[in-house]
Amino acid sequence: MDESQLLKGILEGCVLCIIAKGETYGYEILSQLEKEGFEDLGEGTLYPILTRLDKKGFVLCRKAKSPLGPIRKYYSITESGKDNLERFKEAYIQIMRKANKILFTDGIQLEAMKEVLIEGGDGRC
Amino acid sequence: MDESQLLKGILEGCVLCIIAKGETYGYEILSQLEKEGFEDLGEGTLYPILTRLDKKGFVLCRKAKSPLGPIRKYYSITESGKDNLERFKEAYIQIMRKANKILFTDGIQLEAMKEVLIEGGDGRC
DNA sequence: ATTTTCTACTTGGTATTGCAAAGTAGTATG
DNA sequence: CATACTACTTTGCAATACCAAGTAGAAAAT
Repeated sequence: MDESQLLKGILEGCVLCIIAKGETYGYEILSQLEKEGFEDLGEGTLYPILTRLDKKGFVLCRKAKSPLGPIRKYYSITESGKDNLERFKEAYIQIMRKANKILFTDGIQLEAMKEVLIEGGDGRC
Repeated sequence: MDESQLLKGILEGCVLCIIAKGETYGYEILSQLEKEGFEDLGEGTLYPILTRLDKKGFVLCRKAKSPLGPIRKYYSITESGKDNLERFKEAYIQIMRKANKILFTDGIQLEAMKEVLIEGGDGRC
């Protein structure tokens, strides 16, 4: 029932995926996640994820001064991180496949699901 | 990284959805989940979910003797449970939409994702 | 000059939930 | 009587999202 539970694990994969697209830092990741629809995301949710990714060796972290504000920590993905991202995506697809089989049995619901993917990159029709 | 995290919340929705299809009991739900691909699911995972669904008023529970083995607890969905199931499905779709936007940006990956849904009910092509 | 505002990261505590492990019990089969 | 299968319970643990509060630098406003 708690929607936040549905995010478990997904968020970490999304953050890793964003870092995979190019070196970036926490605050920028946060604003990007918000732009993509994860609007109620707090800093206390994101920063622990970055720490975890670093501890696991999936990202590299370097500190650099910001043109405005305090020091930034820039993150970039490692080879290990790339491997893990692929494995995450596969696990994500597998679980979705199983869940969809149970949740969306009739054609109408399946159509709605397909739209979710076909819209893809942007929200327009 | 932990795959089990991806299950969080999804499982409860799936269990509620199975009960929505007709009155059933724990052990049968478990075997059905296993048949659908959730193979490593233990009893210690399922039964607490059933207790939670009952506490929240999403299911009704009645005890009845089994033709073989000890007493069964049969579960059926309530109106409140049906409402919640719909809300769950919507939340699930919304989160998937957001995550897919970030994870599957290129066309090849999107194609792979679509197959997951188009296969739908069974695994054959 | 002081306050406010925006950027940027940290820390501590809580609740939810999946999961492993062990236990309790009833019935049937050998 | 022992074993196996069915069926539910309980306890404890680990991972993680999230809230709240704190630390800090730099620029803009008063």
